[in-house]
Amino acid sequence: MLAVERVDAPIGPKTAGLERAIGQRIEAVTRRGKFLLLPLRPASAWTSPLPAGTAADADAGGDELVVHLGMTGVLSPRPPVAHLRLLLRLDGGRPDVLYVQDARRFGRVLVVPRGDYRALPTLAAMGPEPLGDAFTVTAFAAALARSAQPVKAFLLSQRPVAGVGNIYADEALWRARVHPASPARALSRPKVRALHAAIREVLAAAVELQGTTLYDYRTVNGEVGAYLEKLDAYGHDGDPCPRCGTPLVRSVVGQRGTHHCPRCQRRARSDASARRRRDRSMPGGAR
DNA sequence: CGAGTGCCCTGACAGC
DNA sequence: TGCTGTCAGGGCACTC
Repeated sequence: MLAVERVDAPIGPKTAGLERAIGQRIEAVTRRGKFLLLPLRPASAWTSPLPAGTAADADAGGDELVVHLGMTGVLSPRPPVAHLRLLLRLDGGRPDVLYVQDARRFGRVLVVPRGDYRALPTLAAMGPEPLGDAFTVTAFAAALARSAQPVKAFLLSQRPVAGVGNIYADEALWRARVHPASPARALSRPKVRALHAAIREVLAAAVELQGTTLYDYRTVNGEVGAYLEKLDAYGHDGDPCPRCGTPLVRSVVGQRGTHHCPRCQRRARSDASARRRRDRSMPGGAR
């Protein structure tokens, strides 16, 4: 693989520990949710590996370069016209330079001890990968049952499942006919099942089409993501619901712009209000 | 500990 | 024309 020869980066909390990457070899490129994970290995460890059991073996875990591109981050082998934030020189690699461009500076690039995500609480508490085997209906239902938050806010926390952001949350909730502000634990089993399936469908389709470009997002090859044209709900407030024709509504849930169909996506009642309603509708009272 | 709020940062856009 | 204000959003710090 490649070796990080030099890092030119602004100093700040969003680039903590970066200097530790200098001279280390990038062993692999993996991903958890929206975080890119690049395990590193010191040059000495691959030019002259120490025998197991030596003192240096204690930190055999080594370091890990963690990259989150935020909203507007772009990783590219070509120099950006503006907003260059970081340059990774990859000695002997092809390409030999990676540019990190980030107009709004929401991204972060840092080095942590491998697997030690205490500095990244969201990553530390990250739920299962949405397209992986660990993301089962049962596990999803159990996670949702633990939260009284609006289901959309809970999805955005990354705890019930990894990788669902604002756009795909709206899309999956629309597809599953779940109201974004329904308390997570109030969802019926059929709704949980539908939402589980919708998250998988939406993310699989979005990956297939290389994502959604609203503004700056580009693939590593500089192309826009084509999922934009597939959006049913996100950004379509005022437009007719593709299912029933009712105008879609925009609101704010969990501090984020939210789009839903007021007819297809009925709000699930909390346990307490559902109980009240049941009691009220029961002739002669509950007892 | 879970839930809610404010903040970061800058480009795009509306309004005057 | 050019200024000011508002909005967008992923994750984190802080408060209750």
